Amino acid sequence: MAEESVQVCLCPLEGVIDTISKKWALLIINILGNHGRLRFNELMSGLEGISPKTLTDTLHLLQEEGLLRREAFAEIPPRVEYSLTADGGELLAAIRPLIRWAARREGFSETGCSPHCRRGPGHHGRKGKPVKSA
Amino acid sequence: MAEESVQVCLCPLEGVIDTISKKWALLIINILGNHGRLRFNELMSGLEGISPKTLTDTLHLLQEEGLLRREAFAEIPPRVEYSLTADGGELLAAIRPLIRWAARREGFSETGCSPHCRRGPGHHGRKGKPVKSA
DNA sequence: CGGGATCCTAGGGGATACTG
DNA sequence: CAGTATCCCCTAGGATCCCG
Repeated sequence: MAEESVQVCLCPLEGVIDTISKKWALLIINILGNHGRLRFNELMSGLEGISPKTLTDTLHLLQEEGLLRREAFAEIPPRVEYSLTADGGELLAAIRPLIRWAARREGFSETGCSPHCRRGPGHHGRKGKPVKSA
Repeated sequence: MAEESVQVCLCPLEGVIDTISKKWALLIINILGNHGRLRFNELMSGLEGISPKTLTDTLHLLQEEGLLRREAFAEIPPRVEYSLTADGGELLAAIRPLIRWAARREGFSETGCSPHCRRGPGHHGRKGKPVKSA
């Protein structure tokens, strides 16, 4: 097999796996890619279901990875904006094929649910992890 | 923002995230894609570091997802071979951009380490999670 | 050889309360 | 507003043993 291309080793993936494995990471990358710059609470509502701790945590991680940029303004009230770096944008582009593949598999129209479905109440609860409202 | 393409929602990703999040899933998909068909212990050595339970577990998951096929031969000694399904192959193709992106980021040559580096001693231990041999 | 059953652990992630 | 700190729970995943 593998006649369709060279054999690709997963070594490079090692570094990415723990990033994309971070349940919310891709969500953040994506929402940020779609909206440009967002503030903490905008992300909170956009992701709806994430806890502040987890958001902060993931945000820090992505920041360290150089995927997103954090800009704080010393104002009252405080304002902090997050946006993708070039790297983050490339990551977003890189996972698009994956999204399309997933979309085809699950019968999503993919472009038809942009505005409303970025919030996922039962996000990861598909297997047997009720969100709480269940 | 998002001028390069339509806004992509992550709904479809919900289903994929828990697959790609499975630390070893992509490794298995890839190794299987490169080697065609592999037996349990071949996977064990190829992944080197995975526990039989986890391998079995992940194998089952991927099987249920229809990404790989399991063929058991009633012989002595028993032989079981795993190979990608068409879907699995598509997934592999879908994550290639991701791999290339990761490879570029980390300075891998990506095609230069195929034969030897599919085993990762310190696979996920990059951040501070020594494998045990450390 | 393949892999199921069991046990155990680290830590990811949610909730809540509190602070700068 | 934008976090941080704390607590707790739960699941993924490693180790081990054993069976077909």
